Amino acid sequence: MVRRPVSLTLRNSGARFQAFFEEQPVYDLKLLRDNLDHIRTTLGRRGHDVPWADLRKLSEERRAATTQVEQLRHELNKGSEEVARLRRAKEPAEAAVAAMKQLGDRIKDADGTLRKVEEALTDVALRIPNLPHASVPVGADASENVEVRRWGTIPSFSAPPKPHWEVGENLGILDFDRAAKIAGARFSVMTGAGARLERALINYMLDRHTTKHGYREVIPPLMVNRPTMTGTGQLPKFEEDLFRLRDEEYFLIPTAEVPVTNLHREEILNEDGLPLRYTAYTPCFRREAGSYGKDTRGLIRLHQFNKVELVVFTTPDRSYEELERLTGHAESILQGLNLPYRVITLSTGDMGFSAAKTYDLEVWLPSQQQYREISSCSNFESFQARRAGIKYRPAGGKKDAKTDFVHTLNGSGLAVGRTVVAILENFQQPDGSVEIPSVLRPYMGGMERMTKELV
RNA sequence: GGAGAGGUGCGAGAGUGGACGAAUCGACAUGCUUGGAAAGCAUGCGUCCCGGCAACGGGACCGUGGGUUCGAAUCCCACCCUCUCCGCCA
Repeated sequence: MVRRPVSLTLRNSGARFQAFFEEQPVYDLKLLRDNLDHIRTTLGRRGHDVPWADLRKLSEERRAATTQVEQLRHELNKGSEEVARLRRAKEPAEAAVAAMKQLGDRIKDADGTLRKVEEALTDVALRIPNLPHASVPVGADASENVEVRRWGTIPSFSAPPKPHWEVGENLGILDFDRAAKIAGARFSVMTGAGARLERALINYMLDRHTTKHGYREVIPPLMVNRPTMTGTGQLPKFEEDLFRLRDEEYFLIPTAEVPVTNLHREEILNEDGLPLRYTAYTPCFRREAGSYGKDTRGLIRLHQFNKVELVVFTTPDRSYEELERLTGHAESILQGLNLPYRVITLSTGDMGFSAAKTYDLEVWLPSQQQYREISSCSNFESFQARRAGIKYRPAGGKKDAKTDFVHTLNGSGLAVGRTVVAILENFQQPDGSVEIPSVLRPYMGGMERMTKELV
């Protein structure tokens, strides 16, 4: 496909917000204030822990304090001009200077108040989840998710299928004991054909997304700063889910969504260049605090896992079309591998903090006799764009050329470790070997099946 | 890590205390001109906040934060980033 170069514009934001950004990102406080009731109603249960009364109070305080500071400054500006005029006219200016000096102190006070209010307001605002799209089923939790479609044939086995960790350990390609020794629980070691399978999957996914689906490949930093984590919504509310370095203010990324979406933080994109589609393979790091006892064995829930991510920046009018498309791109990987799966729409109660609408792809796991998440594809609408200051300038010739926030989307395409799980389980043979999906064989030196490896 | 230079609008680049939100050139947009284009001419062209239906009015922003001053892009301090050289390193 022909890719037009995208010229970028660094955003020169207002000083107050630029200053804030060192600690906290830009947030659209005006939008919030004007739509407080609407937001509260639409959020419903999703907004149960938002301090709405404080929010309203702080919004009004901010308005009042802003007006006051600006009036005082206006006086000061006029007064200073007067001083300059008097000096030029060689007239005495002492009185005016003294008055302005006093004014300056008042401004300092008023500005301090305003700053405190804005800081408090922003902190609350950043903890408000995104509004669900109208098409999202209202529900309390995962039990009210709605299945959209199924694909593939569920395999049948003559004997009960083994869980992937047994299959993998028997083959000698997964080693959880040594992983625990060198790191701890919720880590894995893959060896031999297992490691190669992981690498083959990464390459297969990246190749498909870059050559067939039009994504641009990115290798981003795996450690990022606080504004970046705030831009995509991980901070300030979910700091306990992240690994943080001790000596520097860096966090390990929980998904490539974070660095890739923030590629364009504080930028104004040209509409001509949209949609922008990126794909990135990265390891992902998650503390999994609060998931004790869940999926304690195997590759399902680890502190470190590999994922190929898809990220899209688009205009608001096209974002839902893009969500379908992106979900289809993730599905095409499962289809290529011939893994049975289903697509579900998450209900309002099961959706993540930043999402407006989410489709989960769930792959069939024979040992569990159920579908398990392998990809999550979301439209964030302008939620991340507002936090991260990502806008676009309408294409030339349009009458109303005001900039607007882009919509951001992302999806796993796919979680690599869980894909290994699905392959080991769905394609396990009675003799303990595992058949390799044909599309992966070129990536594995022609290997057709994995058999027991002696180490 | 050490030494030096530097960070201004979409880009280049001027600006060392007051008439600077910022010259000039380029890019871009609209219009005129043209068979069409180029060139030329004219006009326009930053972002954010507050108020306003709007027209518009006001405020802020020259890497970030703080300070000096009646007044800061301009002076002082700290930090961040970029570049050059040295050290170290894959």
